Amino acid sequence: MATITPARRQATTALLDAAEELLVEVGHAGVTVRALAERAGVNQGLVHYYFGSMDELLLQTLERFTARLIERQRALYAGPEPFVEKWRTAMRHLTDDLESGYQKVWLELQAMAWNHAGMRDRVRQVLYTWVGVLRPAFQDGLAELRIDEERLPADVAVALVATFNQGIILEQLSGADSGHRLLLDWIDEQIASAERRAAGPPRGG
Amino acid sequence: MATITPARRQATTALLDAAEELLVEVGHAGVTVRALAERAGVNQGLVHYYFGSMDELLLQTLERFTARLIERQRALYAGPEPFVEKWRTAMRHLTDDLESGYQKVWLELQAMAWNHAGMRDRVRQVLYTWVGVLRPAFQDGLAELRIDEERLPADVAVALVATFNQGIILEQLSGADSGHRLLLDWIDEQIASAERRAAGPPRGG
DNA sequence: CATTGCCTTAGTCAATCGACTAAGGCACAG
DNA sequence: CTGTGCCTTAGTCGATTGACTAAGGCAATG
Repeated sequence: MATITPARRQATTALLDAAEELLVEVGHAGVTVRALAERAGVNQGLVHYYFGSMDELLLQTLERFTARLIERQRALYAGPEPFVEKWRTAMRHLTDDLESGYQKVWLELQAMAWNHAGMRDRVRQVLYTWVGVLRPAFQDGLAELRIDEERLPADVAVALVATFNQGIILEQLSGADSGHRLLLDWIDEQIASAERRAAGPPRGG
Repeated sequence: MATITPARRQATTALLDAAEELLVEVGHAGVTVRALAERAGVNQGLVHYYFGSMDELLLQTLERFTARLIERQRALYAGPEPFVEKWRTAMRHLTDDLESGYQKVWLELQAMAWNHAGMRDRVRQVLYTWVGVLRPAFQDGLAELRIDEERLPADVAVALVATFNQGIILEQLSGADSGHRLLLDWIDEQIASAERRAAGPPRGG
């Protein structure tokens, strides 16, 4: 019986989906065996039979979610379109992901990880993978915009973007806004004007 | 009997202290009535007698903590020293606060607030107060550095600083680092060179 | 010294938690 | 049709939770 039965695959998927839904709706403290089972429409014994423990289920929830996160990021920056376009897509995600609950899931998982060594390692690894995707994309992007490595090193740009993005996400979850629209519009204008300069004279003296 | 007995004041303070300690050590899920009472060295019945409920105790923990947070920020930017010095103090806090557990307390309280409407309002208010302190400080700072409002509006600078700071804090709690030192050193150099320019010729053509 | 009334305590309560298990079901091999 | 073994289920277990309360303590008052 090497094959996993369709019923089993469906049940495990339903449980992982339910975990994400509960993270969005009530936070990680509300993810209990019974709530999961009810939401997924399965018996609560399945959680232990399939996953062994709550911990393992949550770890797999983290694995599945972060795999998606990285995949989307990789796909975005692997595209052939100009850098400014990728940037705008990424910034649009900031808004879209709030509505979809994506960010809530991610930060609830992070909050769990603050007090869970195993999850913390995984979260750190995800961030490093994310930065690893960002770095070459920004090296190319800055070159494309003819912004000197000396004026703004790619590593610095990556750190700045990574951190202010996470800050925006954090503020959004508290329903706060220190001026996101203003900031994003300003950056967009900086990139746009750099693009205009880059398209202009091959390089002034 | 208008006065609150010293014993009572001591016990309530001990409970609020214990709440912060537990937030640092085990996260907000570990803040239980019994754990609080044991840590504070008082009877568990006191939590309800003094605070009425866990919720109220945690709200007061949030109140007390954020009052300190804002006060420190206000004191920092109210000082007479040049902007760059205030900036460096603020950035030093980023590292110090990690070790002291300050940041863990603050983010655990925020994480609670994601699923607690009453706390969320308070967290938002704290952020706005924070930004309200930052804005005039940055208006003065940018003027001091002779950075044109047109080149970098103060509101944009504030939003950028507020968000990337929170992003750094978030990464620190996961034990991750997308390049904080690099970023902070780069910004420091930008400010330092702006200061040199500002101290130089009164303004070139 | 006796009384009054708030303060403080130990202990109890129902509810809920993660974990676990006995038992029946069901698809498949022979 | 029968046996075999994994799959799935309902139900139980001790531990822990927030909430609550009866009863004793103790300082202030007259």
